[in-house]
Amino acid sequence: MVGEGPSGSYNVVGSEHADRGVGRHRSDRGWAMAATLHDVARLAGVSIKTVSNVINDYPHIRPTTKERVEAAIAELGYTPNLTARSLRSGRTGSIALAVPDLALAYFAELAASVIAAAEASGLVVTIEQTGSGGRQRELDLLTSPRRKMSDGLIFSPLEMSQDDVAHLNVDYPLVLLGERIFEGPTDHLTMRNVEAARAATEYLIRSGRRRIAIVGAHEGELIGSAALRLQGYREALEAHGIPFDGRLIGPSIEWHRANGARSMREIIERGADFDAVFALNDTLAFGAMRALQEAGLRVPDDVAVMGFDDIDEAQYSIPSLTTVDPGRAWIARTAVSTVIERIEGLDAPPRLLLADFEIVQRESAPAVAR
Amino acid sequence: MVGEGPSGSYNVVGSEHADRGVGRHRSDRGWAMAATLHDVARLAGVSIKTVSNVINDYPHIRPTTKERVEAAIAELGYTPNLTARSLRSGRTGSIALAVPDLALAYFAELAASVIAAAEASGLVVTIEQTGSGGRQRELDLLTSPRRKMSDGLIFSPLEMSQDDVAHLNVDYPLVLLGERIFEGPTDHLTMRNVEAARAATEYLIRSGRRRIAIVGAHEGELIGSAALRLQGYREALEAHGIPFDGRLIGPSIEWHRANGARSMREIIERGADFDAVFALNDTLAFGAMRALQEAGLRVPDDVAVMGFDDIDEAQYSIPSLTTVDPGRAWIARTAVSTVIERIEGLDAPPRLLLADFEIVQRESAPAVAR
DNA sequence: ATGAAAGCGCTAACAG
DNA sequence: CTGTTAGCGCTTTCAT
Repeated sequence: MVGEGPSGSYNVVGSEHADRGVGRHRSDRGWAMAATLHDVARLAGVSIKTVSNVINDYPHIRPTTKERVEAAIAELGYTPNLTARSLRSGRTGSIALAVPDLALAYFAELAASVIAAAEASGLVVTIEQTGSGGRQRELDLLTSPRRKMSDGLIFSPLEMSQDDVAHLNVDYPLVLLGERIFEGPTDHLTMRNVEAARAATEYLIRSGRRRIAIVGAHEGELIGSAALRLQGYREALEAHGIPFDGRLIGPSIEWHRANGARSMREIIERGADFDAVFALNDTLAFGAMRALQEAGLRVPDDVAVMGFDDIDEAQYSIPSLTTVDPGRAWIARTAVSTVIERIEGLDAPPRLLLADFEIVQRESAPAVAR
Repeated sequence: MVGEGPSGSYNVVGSEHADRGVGRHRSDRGWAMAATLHDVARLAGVSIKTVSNVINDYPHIRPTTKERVEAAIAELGYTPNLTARSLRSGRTGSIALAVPDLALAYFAELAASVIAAAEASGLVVTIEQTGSGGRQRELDLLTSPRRKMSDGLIFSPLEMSQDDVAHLNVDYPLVLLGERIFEGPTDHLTMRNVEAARAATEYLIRSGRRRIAIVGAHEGELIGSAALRLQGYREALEAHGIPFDGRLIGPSIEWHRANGARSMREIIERGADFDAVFALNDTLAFGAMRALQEAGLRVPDDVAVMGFDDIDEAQYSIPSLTTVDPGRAWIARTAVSTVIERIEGLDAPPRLLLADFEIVQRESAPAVAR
């Protein structure tokens, strides 16, 4: 482990490059310390400022000097210390994304898009999962010292409520996603939940279904995706003169596949009569389809199924899933550009930005009546 | 938009808290600058070191002093500047995870587990997607200045090959995942691809299938998951005296659902005779099941289907998917603890760590013969 | 038990 | 065109 290198100096941990003496120094622990601006300047025989100029493409540098510096950089394998640059500049070059759980397809796909969009702007993304930590976990996240390690936060809460609006008064750029809180002090991106759910329900009605079950309802809740989508559902029923029937409502706090299956089974076992299911998200819909199959009900012949989210999987399930595309890709792109605007100092009142939605017609719910 | 809050004060992005004079200073841009150790020290009437001592739970502090400092901290809403701490300590408190694409369920679930494990150790995770950037993109990632922004990297390459082993000689803690490169200079976590694929194939054979198609093969490739799993498949055939038949092999470089469906259709259209499919990952398997259904073939009655990965979805697909659990959860936990060991200076030869696998029996391939 | 001061690597203001 | 220097906010000897 400790041995003689080519030039007689120490070599520790795994094989390392030769230590050129004039070049890099080393730490007391294993890793060779990275070269600094200083090292480069010394090797190139110029001042540290000149090196900095070369690195930052400062225009007026004598070509020969520039070459010498670049040679030194290459020789030492110098890369700038971004931590130091951050401390100096006040920018970290990273943004944080806080979501409930990356194992949920919706958030994984959102994260993938956010990371891609951020990278196009030269930013990296650190991801935090609030998981099952509940409201307190979400509040803590907003004030964690970690916030200082990124320039801004894109936050999709699942537990906070309108009462927590004051907690959004933070001193860093914050973009809020979702439908837990409105009229807050920050930019807010959300989808048209009520309108989209209403359109989805009307789509089912127009295709000839009248007894439409719901999977994934949050009973007694007034805010959040579940409540808003349920409201859209009720509006559609009302507009078409179809009475609301509580026996068709399958509650489920969590929105995993298992919950969709369980919620669907409850409705079936209850003996309710229905010819369609509106699952409040795609994952629930897959679970519901599973339960329908187990009960010997065919999709879409006996029961049409409508989802919400248009996750990747919806096009490949069997049958493929008719669902609502709530504009996730647009939300990801816009969240990044919005938080960047704030990072760059945009001083404007908080904005509410609404994504467009679209019904994506597939096999689980054909547009035409049976 | 800009309006009166409940207490009659403005709610504007960029609005600032009262400036207490003795307290925090402010920047020239909108945001109020955070309080520093210095501010706290001044307000508490102590030195900066004392404040630092309080924050870091240094044992010997007079209780009254401690109280005064804590009061000042609370008053100013002070939180330590982690960037400065990083520069000083050489640790960022974050690790990076590089995967091909978070929208792929396997990597999303891996990332979720890695983030959870890292958090348990007080670390945050920044995620980079190498996407379709190819080999060069992966090489660049290893030397990017961004590496300095995290203490270590967990890297799952998809394009690099054994020839690139020298590129893994980096001067920061690196843990390699996957099966593209072996015998490298870093710790390496991987799954037992050959053994697991062999076991999966034998499972199908024991259940009475003899004509087993493959979906997702990488033709002519010698390394990587595809090649290793195909090798396991061939070993199993050989062990049971079943001849290898190239007409049963469906190639597909990418492993999305669409590729699985396309690859499966090709095998079907080729007129090949088969009674089982071993898809080289679960996502391919779902696509393949879709194509089978379109072709009027029933799973598992006509064709048994075996996947690989045991992603969450495998338990809820219709039919649910018999697959190989390659130990992803263990890999995530172990990757984090391994990179932490290296960050903390562990000086040991590179280790190769192998996860255990398990065949998870579900509906798409029952254990008993028809 | 607390204070003074150096310095992590970088950028930028100011000189020359 | 290039060099000098003062911090960014923190931790950490070394004094006291």
